[in-house]
Amino acid sequence: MSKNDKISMSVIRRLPRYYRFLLELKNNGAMRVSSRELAEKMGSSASQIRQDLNCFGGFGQQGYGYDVPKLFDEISAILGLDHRYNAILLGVGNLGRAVVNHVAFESRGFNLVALFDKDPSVVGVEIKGMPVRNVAELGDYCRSHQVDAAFLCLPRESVEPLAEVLYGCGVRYYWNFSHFDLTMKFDDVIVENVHLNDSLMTLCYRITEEKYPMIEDKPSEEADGEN
Amino acid sequence: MSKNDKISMSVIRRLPRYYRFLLELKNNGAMRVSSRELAEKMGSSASQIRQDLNCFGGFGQQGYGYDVPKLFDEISAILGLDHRYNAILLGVGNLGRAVVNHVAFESRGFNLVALFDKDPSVVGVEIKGMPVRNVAELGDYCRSHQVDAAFLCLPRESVEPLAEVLYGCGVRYYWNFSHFDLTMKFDDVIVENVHLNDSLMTLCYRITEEKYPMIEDKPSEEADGEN
DNA sequence: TAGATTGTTAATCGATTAACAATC
DNA sequence: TAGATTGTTAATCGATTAACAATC
Repeated sequence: MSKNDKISMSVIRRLPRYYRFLLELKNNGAMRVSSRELAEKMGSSASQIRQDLNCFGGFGQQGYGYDVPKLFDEISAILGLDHRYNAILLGVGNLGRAVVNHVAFESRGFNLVALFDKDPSVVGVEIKGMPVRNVAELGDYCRSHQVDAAFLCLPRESVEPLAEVLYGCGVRYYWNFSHFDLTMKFDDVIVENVHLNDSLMTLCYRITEEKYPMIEDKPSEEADGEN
Repeated sequence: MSKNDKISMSVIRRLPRYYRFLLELKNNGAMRVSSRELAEKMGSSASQIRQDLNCFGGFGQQGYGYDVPKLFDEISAILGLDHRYNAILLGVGNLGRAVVNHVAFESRGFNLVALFDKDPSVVGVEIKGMPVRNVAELGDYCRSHQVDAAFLCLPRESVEPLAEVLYGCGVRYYWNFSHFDLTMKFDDVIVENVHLNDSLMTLCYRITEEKYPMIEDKPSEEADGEN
């Protein structure tokens, strides 16, 4: 793969994992790592690691491997974690609060600059030093501040009208926890979805598949093998 | 693909999406849908939908398409949503609370039967009608109740010792929100991971890639002086 | 230097798309 | 019946793995 080709989603989704394992190695004081060692740790293959990294550049050294702190910095830069995109969060219910308190925005490229909710009983409350604003002020806020991204922690039915406001104000990047499909409605947005229910259903499928396998036991064909 | 082959993860991860769109169609009173129509709605391809469904059986009818309520029921059955696997949740911090309150377990194949935390100030508190139990009782609880799955809403460093207790009690299915890699430690478990930080980093990468593209504009092949 | 390990090309494997005969 | 749409096979596309020359 040439360095100019578009990076595939498969590779992109592996980058945060490289980031995590390299951070751990770095914190443990490791100075070098080979693709073989890293693959072993991560449960992937050396070949894949070298292919992935070489999408972005030749970060290693023949006969030596990769310099851990250097590679960590490279991955951080590739991910763009040195940026501080301004983000607002909509919906400070249980999920929104968990996101505010649980996610490490600052080290993941984002500044969380404002919170919004429609529930009057929560408007004005401070969370992590930020007042919850009335969602009625959303448009005003976005027009008077630089807002790059929106984190949507809303019930599905609330998303569409608010997304229209956001889109109208030029917000193009979304972290979406609802099942409303923003890409179907707006064709020039970047949306990262987190679908907890889908994830849980996948677990249910995999459990069921293991506990109650649907083998239709095709008995022939198999018998005439040898060893 | 024969009905006996192992279903690929790509297909499995699309099943919850089929479930959602079919539920919506059903709720809107639609009786039939063709693969072409469904593909349009979902932003996928008719061919893929037919391929996916035919991993599990021939649910359609030539010249007609698919019966919506019937196909919905089939997908539900394939996902195993009619099961009621007993699940316990560990860690009722912000994230744990969000999961308890936000996720529709009952319609996704699970019964949430107990909550655990180590923080004495939260032990005893009721959440959704369930008392938070002391994590010290975890082993006792698991040995005296049928526990199929554990939802791990814990900080990374708390996972390993508790996972050992759970595994020792025969718990093999995990919904894991931490970055501790359970599959590296236990080789016969089924783990579904939700990595919020990874998801956010992926968004950061995609924003950065769009705003600051790294086109190296290779103007002439090897006009390259060495360095 | 000799051994190690990368960067990169080639081979394989798997997933998606296209095509079309079967059939409702 | 004729038109529509599936189920399924074949063709294409993309991703992973293997191999090895380059080189530290």
